[in-house]
Amino acid sequence: MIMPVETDIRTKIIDAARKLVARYGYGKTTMADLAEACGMSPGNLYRYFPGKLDIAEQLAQQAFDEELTALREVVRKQDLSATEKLKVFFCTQLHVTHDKLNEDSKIFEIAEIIKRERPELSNENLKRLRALLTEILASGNASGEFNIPDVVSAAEMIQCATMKYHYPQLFTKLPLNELERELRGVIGLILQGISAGETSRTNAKAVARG
Amino acid sequence: MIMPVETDIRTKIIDAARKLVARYGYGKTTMADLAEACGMSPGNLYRYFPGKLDIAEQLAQQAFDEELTALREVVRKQDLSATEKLKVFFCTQLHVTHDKLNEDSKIFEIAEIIKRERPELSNENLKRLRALLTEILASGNASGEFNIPDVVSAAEMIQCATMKYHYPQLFTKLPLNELERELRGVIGLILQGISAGETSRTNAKAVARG
DNA sequence: ACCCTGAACAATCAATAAATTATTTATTTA
DNA sequence: TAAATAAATAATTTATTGATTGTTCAGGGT
Repeated sequence: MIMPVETDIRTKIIDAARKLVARYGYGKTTMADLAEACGMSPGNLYRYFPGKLDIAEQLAQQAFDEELTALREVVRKQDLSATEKLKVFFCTQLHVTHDKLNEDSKIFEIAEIIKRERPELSNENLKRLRALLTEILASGNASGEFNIPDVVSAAEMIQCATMKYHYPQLFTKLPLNELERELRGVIGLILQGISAGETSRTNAKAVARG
Repeated sequence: MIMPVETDIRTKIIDAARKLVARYGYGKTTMADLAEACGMSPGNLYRYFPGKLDIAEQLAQQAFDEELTALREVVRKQDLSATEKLKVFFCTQLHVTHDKLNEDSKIFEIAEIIKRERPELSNENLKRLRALLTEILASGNASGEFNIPDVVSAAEMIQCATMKYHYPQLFTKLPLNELERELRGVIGLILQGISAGETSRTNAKAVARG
């Protein structure tokens, strides 16, 4: 079977799929619908993608890439301290996710399916986010803001601690501002620690003020 | 309608329900089954409970009370520092939950239903756990281990950060030891903070060692 | 009066049949 | 021969039906 890695027909299919999915949802868009939108027969789609799930995977990956790009911008910002970067990083993530949930909630149907059917991909993406997080931590070490012996492990733990704000299924009930309040609190907690001492006392006061 | 708050018939029903649910699951035990096990007619159950869901609620509450008792013991332990209490508190919680998941996974069917149908109860129980957590933090403040301006808000945030280890649906895929590794890391992170400074640097090293 | 039963009702669930849809293959077209 | 189609197949989904179950209630026994 011939399966070109990248071709304008493939992107045409993906673009059509995005529109259809946005309107009707993944479950309701059939391969026949998609083929018709592309001006071809259903069977011909299989010359460009192994199956429907692989089309969904492309859509999910593109959506995630957008998120990743937004977060990379935060990490690269020159005029932010590492502390500020960390806050902005997670708040951006929350907002991007939340916006996508409202604007086209259909993409989450896909996200859930991919998380279930292609878990490796989700884990891969989590790893990429963690890499950005690690960058922030390392830059904080370099600037003297942080003193983290193992930034890789620290990044993993921060990701665990903020997992609640990364999976929409977990927070659908709470309003965005409440979520953000919690998230800021958690980040604050991480930034300050709770152990007694000169530095953490200072940060603790800052967090207590809001 | 007569509805005695507490009577041995009620407890007899609950006990029978626990056995039936443990064996067949909540969905598969019918009110008829339960009535037969109690030597009465199905209709008569409604003299003691408003409905099936209220029986489930009792079972859930009893299971939760057991967890709460175990955790209260941790909090009351005299020979533990607040730092140690905090670690033991969450590890105990994880283990109790995980054990219950293996030993009679049927109780989680009930937990999920109650979380969906009676969310107030779940929130009430979260609040009770948080109260214990607040006790630990306050005792740490008193002993000089911690320096937390607002223990109530800190407890809320710690609860948020460890939410991943409280909902079995989220961690069913990971093995217990991996979960515990993550949880210990998160607690360590919270205990140390990542900001530079004398105290947090010390704790950071401790965490890095394991 | 109180406690309970058993039949009746309405809602829910499970099984099955029907229809739809993803995928494959044989065939056609250019 | 490359590229597409259209028909065939296999898998999934959706509707429909029948059975089960939660709940109520009019009465019967104590």
